[in-house]
Amino acid sequence: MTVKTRFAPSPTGFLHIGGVRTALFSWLYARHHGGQFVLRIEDTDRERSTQAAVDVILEGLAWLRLEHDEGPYYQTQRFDRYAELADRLLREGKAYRCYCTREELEVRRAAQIARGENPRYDGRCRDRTDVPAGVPSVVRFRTPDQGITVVPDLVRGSVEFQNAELDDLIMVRSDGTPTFHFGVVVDDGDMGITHVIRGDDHLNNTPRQMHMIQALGYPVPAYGHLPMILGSDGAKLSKRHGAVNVLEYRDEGFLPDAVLNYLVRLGWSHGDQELFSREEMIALFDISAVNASASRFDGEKLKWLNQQYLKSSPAESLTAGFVEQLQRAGLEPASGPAPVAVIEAYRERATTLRDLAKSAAYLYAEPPTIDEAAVRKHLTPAINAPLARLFARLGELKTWTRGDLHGALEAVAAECGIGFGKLGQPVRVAVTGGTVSPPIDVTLELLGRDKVLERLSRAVSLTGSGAVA
RNA sequence: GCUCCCUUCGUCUAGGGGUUAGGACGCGGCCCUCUCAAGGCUGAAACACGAGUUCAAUUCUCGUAGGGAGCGCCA
Repeated sequence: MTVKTRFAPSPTGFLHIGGVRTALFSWLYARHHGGQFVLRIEDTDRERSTQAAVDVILEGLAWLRLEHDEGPYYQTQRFDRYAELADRLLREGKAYRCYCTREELEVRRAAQIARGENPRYDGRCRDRTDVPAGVPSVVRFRTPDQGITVVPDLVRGSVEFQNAELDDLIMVRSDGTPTFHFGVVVDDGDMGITHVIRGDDHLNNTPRQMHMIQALGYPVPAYGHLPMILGSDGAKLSKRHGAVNVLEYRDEGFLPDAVLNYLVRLGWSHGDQELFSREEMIALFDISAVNASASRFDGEKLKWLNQQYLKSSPAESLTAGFVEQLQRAGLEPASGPAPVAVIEAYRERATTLRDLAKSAAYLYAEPPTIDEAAVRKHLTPAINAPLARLFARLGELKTWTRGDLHGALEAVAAECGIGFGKLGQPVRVAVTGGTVSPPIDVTLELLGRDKVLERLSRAVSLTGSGAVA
């Protein structure tokens, strides 16, 4: 049997980190077993579903390269099929029409809670034979009310439910549209889904869905309910902590593989291994190794992972994202050194592409942003002479490589009787405007002769304008 | 309230009847060093609680507590 999994988001909001993790595990399971991965848009709630949300979900999955083999299917395009099967269940007596109004249901629910019962539909219309005129009806599924249902779960073993605790789910609303529960089972059956991997918020729905699947005559799929991802404060993921659109991670300069690597380690592990390439994830992923407890989202570890990927990815693969970040920062990529060279110099000093662009801004901006405190501390009259000497020496340089530059700096420091660092830091402030940059020779090489000499001469006049005789 | 699920360092996790309870992020220290990083070494840091089973429980069982989910004509 070929494995077939699916990711079935509802387009009522953006794709957040929890949804991505569900998609990732479904995708990994399919890929690991050489199976198929289906994308299905569950848009039966026409009130809340939007095309914009669909677009954002598609864009997010595409960015992460969680590519599907089938779909996207849209439930709103399958309404005829749901109606057909609902009719069949009605004819077979496996479903029935319910004429209870929302108001009546609400009153009974409140009473049940008051009595300490699990609030659920009381089956009032189960055996009703009359058809009240002019009263709208929904279609309910007749769930067995005796015995127990065992959900065999790939993540947490067998979970038992007393059928008496289960009520009769609405399959078709009074306006004729199918509900999520009905759409899910029909689609999973029609699409031949073999493994349903989803969040454990669906665990309680599973026994009732299993009954419907059996009534419909489909084979029951295997289930794997994944633990939730909580916010960093342990509360449910919300817009306040972590449940942001996954595309925001892209916009902040995170790499898709780093995001995936972070998420795959939430609830799953393979010994002590922390870094997994896509290929390794696929080869090693094993749903029986997924643990059952919820985990918290930790942005610090994501940053660390992103830096690991920044350090190890081919620089060429990072240029597009880096250039985009420069542009977002209002900088002109063509006004500075080649992106690849900047990435090589900065990749181990940045956690995101955004940080990288920010740190390298002085290479593209003219004049660079100046850290006044650094200038006061390092560009003092005492450094005037060494800077002037360096300016002269660099002006004579025939070639402009980090080796040449290092030699020039060492020579000037020696001539002035000061340590390399005593010269390096003022030079750094002079050419970058701040106190932090890659090794000074690399920094000078990157900035280029013209800008270095120009900024150095400015520093020479600045330091010479003071108390120097 | 009812049903279901979960519980190892702050966080992500490994482990599993007898271990100095391992790794990673973060945090502290040292080394390296022209700054910042990166890197190396190193330190602090955990089996929720109570019974039971057992020669022996962090590991198995049951409770308790805490957390989560579900209980919609939402998905």
